[in-house]
Amino acid sequence: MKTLTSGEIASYCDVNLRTVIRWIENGKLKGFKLPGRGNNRVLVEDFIEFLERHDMPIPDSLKGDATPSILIVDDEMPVAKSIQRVARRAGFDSYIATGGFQAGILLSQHEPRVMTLDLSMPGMDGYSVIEFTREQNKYKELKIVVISALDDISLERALELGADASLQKPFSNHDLTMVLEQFMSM
Amino acid sequence: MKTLTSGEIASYCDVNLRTVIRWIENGKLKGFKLPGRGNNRVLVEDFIEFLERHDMPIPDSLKGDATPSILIVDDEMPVAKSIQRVARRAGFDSYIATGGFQAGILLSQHEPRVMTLDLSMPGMDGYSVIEFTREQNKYKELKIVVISALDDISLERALELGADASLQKPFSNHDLTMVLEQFMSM
DNA sequence: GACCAGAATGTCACTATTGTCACATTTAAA
DNA sequence: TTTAAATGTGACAATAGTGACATTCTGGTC
Repeated sequence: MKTLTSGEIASYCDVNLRTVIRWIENGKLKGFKLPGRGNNRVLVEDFIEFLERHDMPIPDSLKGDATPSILIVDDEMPVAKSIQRVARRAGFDSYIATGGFQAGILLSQHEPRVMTLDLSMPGMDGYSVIEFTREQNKYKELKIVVISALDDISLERALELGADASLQKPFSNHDLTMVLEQFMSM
Repeated sequence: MKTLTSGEIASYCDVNLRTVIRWIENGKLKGFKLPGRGNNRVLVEDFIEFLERHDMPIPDSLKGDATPSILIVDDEMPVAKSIQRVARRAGFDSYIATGGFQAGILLSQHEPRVMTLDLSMPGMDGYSVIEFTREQNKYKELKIVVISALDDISLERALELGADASLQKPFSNHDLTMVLEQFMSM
């Protein structure tokens, strides 16, 4: 639960501290006071909502996680590692899940910006993962990149269910890098 | 009777540890000192009362404790529903996951106190779920109740891996209720 | 364009609160 | 038991809140 002080907001908005305090007092900006003398604190999410409401620019440092990450879902560790290498070379943090349960936990914990998903994992239906994820409002921003050795028709179906991109195995590092960079910069 | 350390409160309020100690010393926040050197402890309920008194936001993780829940992992919906009925009759909230991915997400989102886990789910290795969960510090408080039609040896193995109780199918509602009540009251 | 009222924002000095740092000590984990 | 992580403390630095008042902005009018 990250919060900002009135001073931090003042410098973000390039405005006087006095003014920020007035915004909070007027109810224009939602905040709360510490018990001491009533120093103000504002939840980051409330501040972002405030910025959006007034069409003010949102500083990069506030946008989502400081370091958007990638979740790699693949039961074959060597493959996963190779994807991770490509991701790292492109400058992105990543996590590996070798099973559905792990994937769910890591997704929920890290809220990555992109998830690469192997469709043909034994004992795990990639399609239902896509479906379930797409049903959840919380992950509507998540980009799903399907990776599979299956035929075009299977990949098509994945896209229909809500995947954002597909790569057929074997894929070139270049293609993967392109896709990751595209989604990670959105 | 759950308590919080000054450090935990500091991070909840996004405030310096020093400040929290001052609040306690000033009597603004009710707390007590351990015999050692006087490390501070605050009852969760006192902390919540403090937050409310100052119109400060209450972290989700504290609200959660108010209504501990149960996560039911079973691919057969009828079975899951029947477990849910037993849970509800005992007065507990519960969530159902019919796959590993779903289970991971629900576990992470709701942080239930108890998870019932069907060992013999097609395409999902219950053992690895237990192992993975036990490796994570975050879920060390989670009680895992293994439910399975498998033989005693399999259940034994689950217990060795870190499950807290096991029930052999078919189980009696009474036994399940006993187990749930025991763990939910801890 | 000049003028004006009213509102919003900035400035300043002063005080209270909060943060920082180094170090001793306790707790919790391995 | 040994080790690493948290916590408490005191002194001091940095930051935030307040009130009164100056300054700038805004929109409307002539």
